[in-house]
Amino acid sequence: MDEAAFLENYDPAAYERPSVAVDLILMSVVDGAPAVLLTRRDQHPFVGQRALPGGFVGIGESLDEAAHRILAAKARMSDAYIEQLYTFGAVDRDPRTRIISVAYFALLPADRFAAALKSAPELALAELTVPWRGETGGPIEARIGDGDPLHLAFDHGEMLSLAVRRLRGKLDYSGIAFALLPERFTLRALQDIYEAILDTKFNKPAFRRRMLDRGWLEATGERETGASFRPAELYRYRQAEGEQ
Amino acid sequence: MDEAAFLENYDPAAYERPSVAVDLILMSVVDGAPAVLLTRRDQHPFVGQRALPGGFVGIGESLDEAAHRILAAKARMSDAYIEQLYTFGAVDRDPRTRIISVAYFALLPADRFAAALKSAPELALAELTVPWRGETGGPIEARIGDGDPLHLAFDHGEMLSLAVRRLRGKLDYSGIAFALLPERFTLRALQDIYEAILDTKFNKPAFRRRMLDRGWLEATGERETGASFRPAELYRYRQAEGEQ
DNA sequence: CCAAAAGTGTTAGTCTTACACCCATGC
DNA sequence: GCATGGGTGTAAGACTAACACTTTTGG
Repeated sequence: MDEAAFLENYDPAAYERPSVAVDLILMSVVDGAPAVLLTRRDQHPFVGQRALPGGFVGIGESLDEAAHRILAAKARMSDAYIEQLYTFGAVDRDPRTRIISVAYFALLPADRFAAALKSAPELALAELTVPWRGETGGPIEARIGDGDPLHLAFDHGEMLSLAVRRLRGKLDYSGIAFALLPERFTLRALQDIYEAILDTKFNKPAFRRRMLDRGWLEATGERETGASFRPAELYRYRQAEGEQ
Repeated sequence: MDEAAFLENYDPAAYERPSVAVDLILMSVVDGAPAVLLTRRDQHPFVGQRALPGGFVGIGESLDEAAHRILAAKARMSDAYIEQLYTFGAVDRDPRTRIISVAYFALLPADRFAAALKSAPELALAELTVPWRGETGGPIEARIGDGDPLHLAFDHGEMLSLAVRRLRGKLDYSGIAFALLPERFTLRALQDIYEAILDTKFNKPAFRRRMLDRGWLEATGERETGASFRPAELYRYRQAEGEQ
């Protein structure tokens, strides 16, 4: 019996089906370091361990809709930059039953990150450190405050590592960095984002020119306030048309 | 009721679950053009239209295992470079029932592509053309022989476009191109792959040097045979350690 | 010896980086 | 006016591309 025929004659009720979930990697850059929001598990399995917020996909909603719903429910926020990351489908990734999980990552500016943390007390902020410099680094470490590196529930550590890798990879050619900044920002703030995520230092004039030459930035004419030195110009991200 | 509690108390049997499928984009470069293998649908919906080979994910197999099983069943081959692409989860993407599909792409050298085509007569080879040059191009066109552009079943056209974009994006920084070549190959063959996929021409000496400077290539000492001119050196891909 | 494609050396151009300096603001 | 970080000009360096040329094979 060939596969096409099999597919056609497939009776959905006749076979056991996996559950499908969505897990969110809520990321930001806080105080010069990449950070992620985690929940704590209060049930078996993995009781007490930290985990990514997540939930099941309803039969009547798309994956993207599920991700947005969970974002609203968990972090009390609508509209964030959100992007599908990868689908994790190992048979034993959840000890209870077969659950396939589609990981999404969401990027937030630090102020909205802080607001989410306030309105959702079950969430905790973990700082990320990337031990091995260079693109192809191994697993990253997440810690809350000055604590030890966390061991996340399920395969969530893997999800987190992949999210950081993807963020690093896309940072320089996509407009992804601007999702981590407020609507108006200084070039120094943009550079801080780059330096925090890639864990390198950039030359200021070179960075400045590289960014301006891309044509993605629009000067607002406004200036930063409250500094005891020369106030920096505020820029706005002008969405490039061919943005993926 | 909060989401964590919801997740814990979730009874898998209590809710309707979607089916999960895997679809394969089997790609190669044939006669200087990117190509893909397609099946023809012989049942509703989309009868007679071309579609990507695919199948359902069994309850006891991982997504990757399902992809390899389908690869073996459809294209009669084991071991190919295979990589998860994206998961498509629109509610109405399949008119019959809710099916979430995880798209994988597999890359094959032209000779094994031809072999698959012979041993699996239900497959057809479609050449791909990318109308809009430049990374962020729109939908790509697939055609069989000299025919009109095909309209693929379901959202398979979208999958195909995404696969081509990913292939283009990863070509130059990952070892992905070598999956499209036999184990030993000439630098000219490698350049042909690049030119076919990116739809550009490269300067021969510059390309040559750029590739050799990466350290991914290992000269075998052997030479091409059968040419009526100076035979080219055969190289082998030396897997970089930090390859993702 | 000729045609054809492999392979190499050198030069020119472009893009990125580094450094030095000037500018504007609060105290 | 001084400290501090924003912003600009110029020179040096690295990387990439283009061209001309040499080499090696079969006929």
